[in-house]
Amino acid sequence: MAKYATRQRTVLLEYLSCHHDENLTPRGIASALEQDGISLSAVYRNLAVLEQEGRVRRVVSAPGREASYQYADAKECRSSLHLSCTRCGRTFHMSAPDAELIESCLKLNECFSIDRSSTVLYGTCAECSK
Amino acid sequence: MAKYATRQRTVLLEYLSCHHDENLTPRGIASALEQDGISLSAVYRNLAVLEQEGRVRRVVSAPGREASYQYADAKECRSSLHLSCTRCGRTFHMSAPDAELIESCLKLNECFSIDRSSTVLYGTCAECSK
DNA sequence: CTAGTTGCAAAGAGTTTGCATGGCG
DNA sequence: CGCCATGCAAACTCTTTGCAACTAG
Repeated sequence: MAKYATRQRTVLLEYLSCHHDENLTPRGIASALEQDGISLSAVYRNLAVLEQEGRVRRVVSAPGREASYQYADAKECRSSLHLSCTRCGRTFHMSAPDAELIESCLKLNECFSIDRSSTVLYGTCAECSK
Repeated sequence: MAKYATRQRTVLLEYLSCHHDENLTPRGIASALEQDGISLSAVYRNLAVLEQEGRVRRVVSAPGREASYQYADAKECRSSLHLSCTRCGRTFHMSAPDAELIESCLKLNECFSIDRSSTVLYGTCAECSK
C-alpha cells in the first residue's frame, strides 16, 4: 500500500521503532515530530496504511477518546497473544507455549477459536505489580 | 448513582435485558426505542450510569466509530473471562475453571496479573465456525 | 417541594477528506 | 514527468454538556 518513502514516512517509522510496543496517540506522535514538519493528517494517513500492513496495531480504550497505536514486530506478533499492562501501557508477548495452551483450552472446552491478532489481555505486568 | 426510576430508564433496562450480551449501539438503541420517546442523550446518560454500576459493559472497536454496549449479568461476569465472537457479535462467558487455568498460567509463567473485567478475547464462536 | 432526569440544540473531540501543491522514483 | 503523498482547513461522526422544563419520590 505504501509506494514512496517520503521524508515524513521515514521519520515516523524511525520514531515508532524507537518506541516499540508503547502506546502512542496520533496527536502525541505529531507533536513529538513537530520539529520535523509532519502534519497530523500525515500521521493519521500513515498509521492507517501501517495498520493495514499489520506493522502497527491499534488499541482503542474509550469512545470519543484518542486511539493508541503500537509499533508491532510482525513475526513475533503472529505467534503469540498480547498482554497489555494497564498501568504502564506497555505491551508484552506471551510465550508461544502459553499462547498455545490457552488457544487449545478454549478450542476444546468452549469450542471458541481465538483470533490472535485482535485479542489483547489486560492486566498488570511483573514490574508494575511490585 | 441512579436515583429515580424514570419511564425512560425502565424501558431502556427492559430493552437491554431482552438483548442480553448482544452488541448494541447507542444510536441503535435510541431508534429502537424511538416510539417510546427516549432521546439519544438519555440513552447515553443512562448507559454511562449503568456502566459505572457494572451492569453494562462497553466494547470499543475503532476510534470515531460507535461504541457497543452489552447488558451484563454482574455476578456471572466477575467470575469469568469474556469471549466475544467477531462474526455474530455475541459475548460468552468462559467457564470458571478455564478462566482460572488461564489466570494462573499467566501468573506463573509471565508474572502477569490479568484483569478479568476489562479483558475480552476475540474469535469465532462454536456456532459461527460451523 | 426538591432534586434527579429529560430533550433539544450547541459545543467538543477525534478522525477523515477535498483540493492544490510538493516530492519520490 | 507521473503519480503518490502532504498540508491545510473544512467536513463528519460520535459523544458530551448547558439549560430550561418536567417528574418521581
